[in-house]
Amino acid sequence: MPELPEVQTVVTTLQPHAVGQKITGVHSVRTDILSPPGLRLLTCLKNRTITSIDRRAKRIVFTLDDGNRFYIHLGMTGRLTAGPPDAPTLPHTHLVLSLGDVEIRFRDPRRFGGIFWLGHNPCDDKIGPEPLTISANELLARLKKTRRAIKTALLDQRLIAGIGNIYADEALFHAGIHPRRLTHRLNPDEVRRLTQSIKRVLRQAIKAKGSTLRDYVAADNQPGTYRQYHKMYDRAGQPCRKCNTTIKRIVLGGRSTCFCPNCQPRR
DNA sequence: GTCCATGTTCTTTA
DNA sequence: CTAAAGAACATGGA
Repeated sequence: MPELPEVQTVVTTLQPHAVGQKITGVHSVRTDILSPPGLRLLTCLKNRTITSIDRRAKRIVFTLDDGNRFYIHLGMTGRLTAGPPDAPTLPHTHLVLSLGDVEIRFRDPRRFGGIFWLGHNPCDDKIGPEPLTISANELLARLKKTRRAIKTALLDQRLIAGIGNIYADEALFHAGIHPRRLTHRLNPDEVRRLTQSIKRVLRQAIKAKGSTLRDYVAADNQPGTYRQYHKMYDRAGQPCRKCNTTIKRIVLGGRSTCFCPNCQPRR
């Protein structure tokens, strides 16, 4: 469920409930979603105060008053919500943090997500730059280092971090670039256009509080409304909103990819 | 029963 | 050796 706009929305809706609050209880931890395995979460978190909550790529990073940090990744179906302690505990709830009058709960049926302890280590190892602040020149330099379909490259978190299957398709459509175009063959002008499209699409999605397909909700349990504005994602067989051409679906890097053959020509 | 799903990582192949 | 394609992970909905 979570790409950059969804994760950003979770962070901003969680902050007012959690920042400055002391963790008074740690409950119902399912240990197979902890990294490193065997992490003693109770020892690490009990009686610590949450100093800040930030987003890095698709990661929700918690900083504690002792300087330690950890992050939660929502995987495909993860939800991180804040609510009253007397709310019923739903299935697949793996972690509950008590913060006095609210509880933060992490649910994730498929368990592709998890809780990752950082300690004092940086969160940045091996993941690429933020798409909202990357320069066209940096993206161009990074794309030149590889030869593969641009869609696949946008999903590679080491190349650029935070974009997923929805916003890759939306950004490529906005930039008028065919998803199968090879990275090293894109000219500087096209990469400039793509950089702008990525930022525009992500900013608009953040404004709409993300895209809810099935699972995603913000920390306040509200769904995002950006789905109604999707121009390509999950619209195979439907008419392009710009030119009425039937939207095509292909598989790239094992992921469904929708594009407009007219607006996004092969060359 | 089948296929598909907002993600990442490990394995296999070229 | 590297890069890219493919499989695997676990659950639920259509």
